[in-house]
Amino acid sequence: MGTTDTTSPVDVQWLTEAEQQDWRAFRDGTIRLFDVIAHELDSNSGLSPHEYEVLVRLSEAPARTQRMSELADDLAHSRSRLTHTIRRMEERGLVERSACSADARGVNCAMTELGWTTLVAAAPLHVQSVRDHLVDVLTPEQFRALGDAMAAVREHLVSGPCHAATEC
Amino acid sequence: MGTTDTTSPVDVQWLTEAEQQDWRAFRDGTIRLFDVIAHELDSNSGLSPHEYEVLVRLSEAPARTQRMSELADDLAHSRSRLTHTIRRMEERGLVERSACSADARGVNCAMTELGWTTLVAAAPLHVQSVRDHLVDVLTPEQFRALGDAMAAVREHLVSGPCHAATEC
DNA sequence: ACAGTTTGGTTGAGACTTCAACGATGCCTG
DNA sequence: CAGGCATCGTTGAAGTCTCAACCAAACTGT
Repeated sequence: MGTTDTTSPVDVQWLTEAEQQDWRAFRDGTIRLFDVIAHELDSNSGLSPHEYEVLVRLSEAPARTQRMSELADDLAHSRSRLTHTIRRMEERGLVERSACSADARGVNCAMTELGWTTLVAAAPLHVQSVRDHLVDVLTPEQFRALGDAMAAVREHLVSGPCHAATEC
Repeated sequence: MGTTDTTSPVDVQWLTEAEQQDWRAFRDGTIRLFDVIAHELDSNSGLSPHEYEVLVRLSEAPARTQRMSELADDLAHSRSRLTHTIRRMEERGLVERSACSADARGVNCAMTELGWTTLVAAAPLHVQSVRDHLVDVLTPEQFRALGDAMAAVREHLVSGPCHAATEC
């Protein structure tokens, strides 16, 4: 290689010791938290967090029905992933797919009665789980700050840097 | 079924509207954040976040070597998962396994030179990624609060509620 | 010493995710 | 209305994680 290597000795703004600790605490704590909550949700209801979220979104939608693509965008899932997830949930009778009258390409996904009762049964235990391991561990101010911070991060990701397939 | 259904109408402490917003912001924001960072890390270095973490831990260990079980505990991975991950990394020449002299059951995992250079190459870009999407999006106070909060959550999970396979 | 238990690590099967390729419909412009 | 392009959703293969079963070595108490 030449004399002035322009690609390598990147002039990075490293993290300070304190920042590093905060970042690691955030990463580790979050991962472990999601792990526990996922595990409890699964053993209480047989649902994965993703499936639970699908049911929640559907429960809030008019006629408990939503287009696949909307669902995918809301959940920040790839379409492929959603298709697989919904197929499995359909096999278990939690949701049903049907053609979309407005757009022949589209597919509507509706919650079944079983899906509803499953969600209703799962929700209280899940909420308790979130309380036990997160909300009640923190002071109200801490929890509030957590929500605010991550809302800002989410906002920055969604709108900010030409996310994924958008031209700047 | 009988008259007084004892199993169902659980007396749950539901989340308030505000709590729910904070929880959702935290969940969604975190998931999207990890997604982006993972994607950038992978496209910059071909490493997954898990693999990157393995290399970081090894780089900090004496002789850049650590026992499999320690590694698994540190990373909050199942032993099985770690075995799979390390096997793949070994095939790529990033780490090496060897018998543990002190404990014939044990296996030592050491970072290779390639592992080291891979980590060194990946680190600056990864740090920048974390800055871009998290640290620099927040005020120093917000970031600090985030770290503190999740440190408390982690502490509560690790030490608190007879985690997993420990009797209370 | 020795059965019983615990710990360290691996394995294989099954479930889930990712990624690239695809078919089909809708939109847009000449 | 035809051709080109974007969007909707599905599919299959390959990679990764989970879970239960397993072997081997190390403690434990007798």
